[in-house]
Amino acid sequence: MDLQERLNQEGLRLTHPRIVVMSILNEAQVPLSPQSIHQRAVVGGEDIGLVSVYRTLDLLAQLALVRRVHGRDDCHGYVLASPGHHHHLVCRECERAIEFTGGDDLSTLLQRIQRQTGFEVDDHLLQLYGLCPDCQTHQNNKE
Amino acid sequence: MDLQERLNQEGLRLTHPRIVVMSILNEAQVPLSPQSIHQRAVVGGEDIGLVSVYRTLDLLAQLALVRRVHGRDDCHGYVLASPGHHHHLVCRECERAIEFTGGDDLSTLLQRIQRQTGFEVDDHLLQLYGLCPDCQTHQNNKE
DNA sequence: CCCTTATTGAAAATAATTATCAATAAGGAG
DNA sequence: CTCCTTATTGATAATTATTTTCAATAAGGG
Repeated sequence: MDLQERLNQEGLRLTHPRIVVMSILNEAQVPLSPQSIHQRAVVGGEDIGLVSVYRTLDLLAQLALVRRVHGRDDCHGYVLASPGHHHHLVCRECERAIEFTGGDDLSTLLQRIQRQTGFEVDDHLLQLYGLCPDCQTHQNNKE
Repeated sequence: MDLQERLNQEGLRLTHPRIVVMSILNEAQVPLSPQSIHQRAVVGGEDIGLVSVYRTLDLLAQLALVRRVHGRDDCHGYVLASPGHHHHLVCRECERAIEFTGGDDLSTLLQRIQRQTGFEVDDHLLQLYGLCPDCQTHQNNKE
């Protein structure tokens, strides 16, 4: 966890709430809302303020240590982001989110769209939804 | 506009607020929030309730006549959706949103991810951000 | 160990969304 | 065209989410 360095670089401090938020996200397999992060902190005996959770998430998002993930219906949650550009694949049963990289197919697609539309594309958001291997087998058991 | 038929099919009624919301979305080039839709309605002399806007959007989204679009920072707005599966390309200057289709590149990508992760992927969200042709030239003029 | 100042947390202010329910109006039946 | 049924509306209130404010705290360099 290079959080320490990343913060110091910017003249920022490694504070208790920031550590707590990071470690909660680190353990979570699932995108979490500010509220649920706060709740987990409290349950875990870490009495940090909800407001700090909001602030910390904003900060971490700016530092690209954390990323917003959109649900299909409900709105965004936050997950830890490993360095580089990633996308997320979210299980519609257990909510588990895993990262993947776009690869060549996506580059080709982007180039095609740029050519076709004349837009200068500089960012993108790609999220997949489906069933993870575990939930697939559980599903079969039910039937 | 096959709205009439679509509604009747489901035993739903073609009401004033629904017409207003549809026509506002129809004219907009930009994803609109419930609030801004309501505001445009009021400005246009159509005095519909904000609550009905929310309800109408939910309904239209279910009927797939309307789609949620996510901004990079702020959260979602709604745009009219033509039938079929589409994605949106949003200009970061003027907010204009245009549709495009994923095509083969995306299918290839999806298949690769399914193979690599074992997930059964059944839906996806893809949005591109950039500068539309108009805003590119305006940008150049400034410099 | 002290000092500076970034950061916190509590509370209040704002904004966004959802629930409630009597009043209204869509549209089929006659 | 008018009546009747019932889906739908809109005003208000309730709930939930987010942002602002500001005095008190604590990180971390000197």
